[in-house]
Amino acid sequence: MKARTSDLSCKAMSPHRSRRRIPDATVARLPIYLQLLIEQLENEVANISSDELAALAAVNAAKVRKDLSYMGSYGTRGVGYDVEYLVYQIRRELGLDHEWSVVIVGAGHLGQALSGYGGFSERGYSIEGVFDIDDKKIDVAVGGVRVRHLDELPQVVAQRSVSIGVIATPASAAQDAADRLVKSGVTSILNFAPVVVNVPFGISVRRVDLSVELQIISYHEQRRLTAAAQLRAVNGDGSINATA
Amino acid sequence: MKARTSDLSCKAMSPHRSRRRIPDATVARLPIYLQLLIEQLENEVANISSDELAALAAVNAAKVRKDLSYMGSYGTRGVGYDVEYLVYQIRRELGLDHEWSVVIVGAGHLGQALSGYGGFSERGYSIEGVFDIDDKKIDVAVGGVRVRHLDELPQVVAQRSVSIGVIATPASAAQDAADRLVKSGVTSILNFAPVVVNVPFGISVRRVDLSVELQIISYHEQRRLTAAAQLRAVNGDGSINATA
DNA sequence: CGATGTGAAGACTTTCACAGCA
DNA sequence: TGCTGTGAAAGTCTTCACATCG
Repeated sequence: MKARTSDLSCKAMSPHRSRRRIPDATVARLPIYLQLLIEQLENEVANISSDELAALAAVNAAKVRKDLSYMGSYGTRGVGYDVEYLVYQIRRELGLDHEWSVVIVGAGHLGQALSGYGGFSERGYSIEGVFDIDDKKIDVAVGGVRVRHLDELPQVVAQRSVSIGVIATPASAAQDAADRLVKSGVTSILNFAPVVVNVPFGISVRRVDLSVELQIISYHEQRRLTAAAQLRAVNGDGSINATA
Repeated sequence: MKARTSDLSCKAMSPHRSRRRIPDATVARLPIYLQLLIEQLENEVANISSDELAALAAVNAAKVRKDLSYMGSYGTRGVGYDVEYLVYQIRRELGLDHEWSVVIVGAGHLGQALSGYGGFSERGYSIEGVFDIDDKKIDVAVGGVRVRHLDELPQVVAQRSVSIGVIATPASAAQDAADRLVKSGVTSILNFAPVVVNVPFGISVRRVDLSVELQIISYHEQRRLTAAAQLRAVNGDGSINATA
């Protein structure tokens, strides 16, 4: 926010990535903008305003502009943003301008869903292996990938320079999966198991718990219901405001 | 924050839920505390301090205390929190003290993974149906639930008073799924499809995009790599600090 | 004129630090 | 004494509003 002196020189043709630290909240939105922009490209839309993009993403237009400005972005006043260039910039910022090798631990339903998930390969993630300890699951082809025994993990990680691992095991196996991933050399982990896994300093873990998401929803749903009930109880007037 | 006068009366036996609005950030953490606390109960741990819970959840202890205090919580100074009571309180706050009926639209890999996901039934979510439009998938039993045709959705939603719907379809089918859910009477939607779905005012949607999570990870991974590269380039000293 | 880029204000969240109670 | 509960400070994120520029 203060280091704004050498902007001009950077804009022209910066071979550097990540010129400044982008806020987490923005990083979490960039993939959404990216996806929407790619859809626009497919519809042959060449230019887009912050208002339009904001409407598509269901956010505030000022937020879009600020988010894009963190990348040292390149809109044209009075016109908007060049969709293709924006796509290029966001991809670069997110590191999607080269392929990422990914391994998945756990060949259950979730592991299968993930390995067959189109969104991954589309965005430059290449699934180099699906692993399990259950012999019944080994060698079965899952989403185009043969399931291997977990013992083969280190070998694959080293050979294909995998840096991202996905944990799709039951909770009970997650810590072991994490340990093995770390020992094999993976440095980032996406954890779908409903536990907190411990990793050494320097390894980053992101957790997505499907049931947590449902619980957040039911909290809001419950509030909605009690608000409605209160409205009925109090009486028909507007003294309590039942909004989303 | 100011309405703290009638606390005592409430604490004893409050039949009221949600005495005050809980910040979103806190709501997102309560399910995690809940899960950890349940694990503690299973290990026969009856009491826990904010420090201990914070360590388990990998967050700051003050945050834990503040989060719990929003529920008008009930710790004992010098001692800590009663685990069982905390579990009771969080469940109640999240609306997990009664069962929620849920329907899943989309019987692909993800729909199957979700319908078989143990975490749901454990936490009081009852999956009342899995729906698809693909005739090949209809009538197949998936995670203990028979897959039905999407046309049967309104009937099931009405009959089982379903208020939460999960979209596990491909992107192209998601808007239709959302429309049908809304028309059937569902008021909250958890959307796993990688699109923004439009819904009428008053319906709440929460989106979880698996590939967005990967993209956030690769952003951080990429920063890590370039930071390391810069370190090497500059030279071996500590002028640039490469942390996680 | 119309849309970007951005200071500044405001809202929300986290963290500190300590009073207060068991 | 030890740990909770919480004002207040610090930090982060969102939104406003408008100067600025194509």
